[in-house]
Amino acid sequence: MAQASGGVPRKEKAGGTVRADVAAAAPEGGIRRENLRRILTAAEQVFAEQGYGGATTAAIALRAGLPKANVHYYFSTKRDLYRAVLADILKQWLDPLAHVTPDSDPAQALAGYIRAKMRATRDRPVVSKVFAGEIIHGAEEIWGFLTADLKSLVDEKAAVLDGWIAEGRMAPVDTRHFFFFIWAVTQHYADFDAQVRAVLGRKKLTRRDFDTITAEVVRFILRGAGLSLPST
Amino acid sequence: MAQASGGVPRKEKAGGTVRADVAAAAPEGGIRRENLRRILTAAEQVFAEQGYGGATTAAIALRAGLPKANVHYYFSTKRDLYRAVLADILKQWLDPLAHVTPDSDPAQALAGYIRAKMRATRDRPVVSKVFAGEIIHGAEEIWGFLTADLKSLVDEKAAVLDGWIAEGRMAPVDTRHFFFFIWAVTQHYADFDAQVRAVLGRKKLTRRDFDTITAEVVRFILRGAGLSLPST
DNA sequence: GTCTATATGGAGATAGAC
DNA sequence: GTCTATCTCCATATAGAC
Repeated sequence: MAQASGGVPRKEKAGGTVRADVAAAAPEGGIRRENLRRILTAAEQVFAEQGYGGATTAAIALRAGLPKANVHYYFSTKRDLYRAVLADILKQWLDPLAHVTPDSDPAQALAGYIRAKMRATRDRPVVSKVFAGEIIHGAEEIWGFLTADLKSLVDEKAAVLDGWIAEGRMAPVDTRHFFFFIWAVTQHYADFDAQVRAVLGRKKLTRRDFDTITAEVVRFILRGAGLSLPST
Repeated sequence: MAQASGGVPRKEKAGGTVRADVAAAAPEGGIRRENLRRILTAAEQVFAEQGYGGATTAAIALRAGLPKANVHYYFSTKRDLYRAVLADILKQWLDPLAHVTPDSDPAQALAGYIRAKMRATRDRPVVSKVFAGEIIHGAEEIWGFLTADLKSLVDEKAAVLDGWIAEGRMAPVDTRHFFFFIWAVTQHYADFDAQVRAVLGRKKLTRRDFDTITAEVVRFILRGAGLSLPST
């Protein structure tokens, strides 16, 4: 672990558990709540840019506009803060899948899901990067979330797609892997944006770029599932 | 930067350049070459697991079975070692695209490329993870490679696909993004294997799993390009 | 609740005997 | 070329005045 040094945490407990919602507990408008939000937002960015090991509490404090000791007042260890950031992220991770229900039109529902994912990619790329880093490095901290919450949601939604397939409403694909494909492609534009920009020779991807890309992604994935949208 | 401490490198030059091939320079069978290989292999694994910031030279030395000072003998700084690992990786990164040439059959050529990528994913997942980490965190170290080597290769191969499209041999897709899709999906199974295993409820993906997944990936991507393989 | 000043100990890096 | 012993610095975390 980079975790360079530090007086105390000789051995960090590898939790597997992530507590929810630190910030929401504080009273609205209070200074505590405000500071928690500032710290969490700053931490999210720094963890995304530097990775857990590369991030320093000093950098987080600086970006939050608070003295370093203040960060430790709210989160006693760097790992605690990291867990809080992850908890924050997981809350929003499952939401977009709500679109997918048995009675919806396959192409419309999946397109809606993909668009929601691409919107998240565009608006909050750092979230995706922190999540990606955590998984790449073994997902110890969110293992419980992956094996319980995420797995059961995927099982449920895969069953919906299996129903569509049985009814001949989409091509026969392995539905769980199909979700992997969707995640892989959509999150690629957040996590690997540097590569995308380098290959396209673009300094920055604009909103318009994202609209174009989203349309291309939707078309590609739907075609992969034997679907297409009515051309409007 | 995690880079915790360390007596010397107060400020790390952000290179953008990656020197090639440290190990190959040494004479075959020599102890130098042997040690370089051990260190590079160990470093690759540790960087993949812990990230650059989280990796320590002590951990790398331990895994290489050498004293820490010996690592510094071959690579004066941790960043130097990291660059060498990246250089090692980049060498193999472009190879699989060789399959894609104007006169080949689109479905066969692309399937070959995808299979090669999936094989790399299966056999050397750590390579993919180090590469992913580098890009997620801004790709400073390999920016030159991305904007020069990778970009021109993609431009070249995209032109091949554009030719196929013009001849009506595959569906009209944005060919550069099509490569992004391929990379996203194939590398997903290396980089996000923890998530894949968690959702599938599998402790480990076997060779057989990989064969199945590869077939599914090939089918999906080809269908997305309006192609299919002759069922054998 | 806030923040300056400080402790603590580990991380990268080196000297120098072998 | 190798490796033990050691140096230096800085990142985490805390004490304690405000």
